[in-house]
Amino acid sequence: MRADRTGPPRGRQKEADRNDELVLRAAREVFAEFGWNAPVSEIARRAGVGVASLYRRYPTKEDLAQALRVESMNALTSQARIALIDHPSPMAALAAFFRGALSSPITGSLLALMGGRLPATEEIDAAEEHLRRALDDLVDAAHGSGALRPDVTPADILLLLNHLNARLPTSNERATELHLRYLDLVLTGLQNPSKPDDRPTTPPDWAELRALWNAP
Amino acid sequence: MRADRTGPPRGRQKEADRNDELVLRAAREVFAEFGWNAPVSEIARRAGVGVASLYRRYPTKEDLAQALRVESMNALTSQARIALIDHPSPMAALAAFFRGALSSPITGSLLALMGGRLPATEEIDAAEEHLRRALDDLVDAAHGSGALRPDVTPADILLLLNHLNARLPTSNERATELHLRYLDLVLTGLQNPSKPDDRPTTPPDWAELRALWNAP
Amino acid sequence: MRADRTGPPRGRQKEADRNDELVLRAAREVFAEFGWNAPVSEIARRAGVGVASLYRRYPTKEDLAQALRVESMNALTSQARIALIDHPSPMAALAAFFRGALSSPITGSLLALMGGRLPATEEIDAAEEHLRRALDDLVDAAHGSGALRPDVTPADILLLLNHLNARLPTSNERATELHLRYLDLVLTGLQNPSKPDDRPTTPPDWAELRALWNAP
Amino acid sequence: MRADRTGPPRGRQKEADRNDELVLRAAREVFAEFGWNAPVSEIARRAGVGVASLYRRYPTKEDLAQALRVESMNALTSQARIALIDHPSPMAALAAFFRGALSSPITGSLLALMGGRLPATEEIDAAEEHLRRALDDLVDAAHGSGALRPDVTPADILLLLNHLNARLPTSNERATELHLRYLDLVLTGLQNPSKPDDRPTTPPDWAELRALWNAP
DNA sequence: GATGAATGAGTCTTCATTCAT
DNA sequence: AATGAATGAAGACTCATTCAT
Repeated sequence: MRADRTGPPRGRQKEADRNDELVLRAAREVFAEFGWNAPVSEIARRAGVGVASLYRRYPTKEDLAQALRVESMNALTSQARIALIDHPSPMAALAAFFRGALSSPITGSLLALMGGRLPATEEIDAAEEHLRRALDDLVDAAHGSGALRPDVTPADILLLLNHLNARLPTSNERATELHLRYLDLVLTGLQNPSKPDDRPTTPPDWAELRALWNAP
Repeated sequence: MRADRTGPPRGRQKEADRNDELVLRAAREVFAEFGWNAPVSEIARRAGVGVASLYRRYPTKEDLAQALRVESMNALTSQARIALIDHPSPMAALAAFFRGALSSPITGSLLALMGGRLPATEEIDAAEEHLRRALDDLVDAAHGSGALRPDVTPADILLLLNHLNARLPTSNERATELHLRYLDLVLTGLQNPSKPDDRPTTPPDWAELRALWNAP
Repeated sequence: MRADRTGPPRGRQKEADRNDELVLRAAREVFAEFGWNAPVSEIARRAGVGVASLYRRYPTKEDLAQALRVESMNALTSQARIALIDHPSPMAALAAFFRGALSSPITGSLLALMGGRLPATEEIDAAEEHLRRALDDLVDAAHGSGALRPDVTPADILLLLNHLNARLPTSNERATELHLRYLDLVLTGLQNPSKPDDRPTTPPDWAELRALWNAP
Repeated sequence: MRADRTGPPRGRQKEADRNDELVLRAAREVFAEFGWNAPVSEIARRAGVGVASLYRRYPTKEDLAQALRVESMNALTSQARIALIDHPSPMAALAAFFRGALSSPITGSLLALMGGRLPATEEIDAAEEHLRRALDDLVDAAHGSGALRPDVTPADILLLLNHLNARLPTSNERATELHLRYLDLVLTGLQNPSKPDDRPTTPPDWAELRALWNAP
């Protein structure tokens, strides 16, 4: 039974926190490289811990991946909120949100984990709810300003992010640069003059997105 | 020792071709479902042949994957050539090329195989050379018509295709619809009015693309 | 597609059958030594096959154990039937059944597998049904002859067999001798003069036995 | 350096004794459930202590198991002595000894530990010596009274106990009831009329029993 | 003296590849 | 030429034991 503490964790606890940090960072790296088939032993190796330490914290490989997913979703939520606050123009906020998401190693690895078809846990559901609200606000504001195409939905934003963030075989600075290059193409449009036309299909809504990303 | 033939394949040869066809189709399916870790035995099962027959034709799993890659690249090449012939406007040809590539199951699975980081073989090099030329022609024509942003390179086209084609957790008709939706977004531009600005990074060239997609 | 054959299996098939035999024998040995924690690799080693060959035939360790269980139960069934046929006196048949069961390496290992608490499969259910009927017949006959204590049930027979067969740390010829020694004690009675008295508890029936030996 | 004490343990020492008690009880439970593969961490958890505390007291898992063995043997010894004192008839004493041994959770778990094939330590040897003498006395008395079959040895008693105590997949009150049921069958004899006949094998002696239960 | 996080060896299972028929 | 059984290497996960606090 540990006495409550008011100060920051110290000693053993501090080391455990540090290790957790290292494990998550390593997991991101290795999942980014190997996809879902990332060997757990490799993650442990890069984190500088034994496999068993990793398994004590995350009882299964899936638990580890879900933790990354939650962390990514929470980071996206924060970035969406911050972008809306920092930028007077909602469209600029949207652009900043994309740029931030593609540049951050935390949010950037979201895609790799989708491939695993992990089931939605309670924690995931909660994180998703928050993310959903933040993107709703962001997109609503952009629509309100009249700068965003009327048919774009908040779910579009996540799928576009997914696509822009498509895993390149290598993930280094150049990969991020390229991601940003295509973000720019998307934002600006490939053609010089653009005119709105019929969308080829109905936009996805949150329900479809959930069904798409979560195993039954 | 097989005698040269002038007519179409018949009898055993015809059956062998048919089997090869089945194997490639099955391989595409299974790679799409399982990614690089697709079990070879599952491919053989779906093709309705024994594993050993598959291994006779493709000595390693990598050889099989490379065959798919070559097939995909050749299909892309054809589609680029045909698009250029079919459409008077080069920009329309480019759009048609994208649409075709995203809609075809053969070219659509190109991405999944990139994750394996396969080395460039001679056959790959040859196929790539042809694809490169076709895309050069396509992009040159588009530039010539003044409809394409001046800084877009042929390599951009492939990378954009890669991104647009990013694997969604499920691959069904709806996935293709979504892919086309974002193609449209890319082609039209997310914002209504667009003005050219500085690109955030220099465009990739063929050499970089090769280095990116091929293992050393 | 293999053509139907009327003769005995030959060649590859014969070898596969032989291997299956070897695997089951080895599994019996190793389960007897290590209990449920018998390493699968050790079973494969003793059978002289690779682990994967074993796993091809029995997809999980549990499947292998269940196969042993079924084999044991079927052997017991045969032994009960044969004993009843071979011996004019039902009580002699019962004694012969016990002796045979304790002496045979196949039926002798039934106990070790119970410790694993394996679930009842359809195959197990069927085998159990047959065994149950055979023991019902055996015990009914013994009761009919008046030689068996009236309160003894067929389920008692299996539980007594279980106890008589209790795993000794070593399993060799001497172990079997000892098992038979205590069988004799059980059959004859520990005391010279015996008089029936109240049973300390109600006898088990088949339902209880099933609940006892099968996981829910 | 602990000072000698004459009074009962108090304070810290009392608490340590209490913890030791809890650990042994938990160990019994967990060994009964999991057999030799009982996780040490689970034992510690049920005892409400940290693993390291357990390891301070018992340096290896084997040491812990041996402690249980010694405790069981000592309990058996006491029960044999007490039975002989409490019952005027030696045969009644023997029956009472069996009943007590099968009913007590301490002696009842002896068997589970045999499966581990633990080596004989000095402590084990000493405990065994005492147990042996007690059983010799018990059996000698029974033989003296003429009520026990002449060929029954003290080693038989332990082996019979082992068999009667064979682990059923579940260990609850009903399991004990069944154990006692078969004890009764053994004591009374399965057949109504009994006549002595030739034993099928020579009886075991202490040396054989030791060789059987102890690893080399 | 007590705690629980950390570790590496060991176990079950899968899969690319080979070989005898 | 085609088949499918056999194999060993590799990956997820567990657990006895140690160590720093």
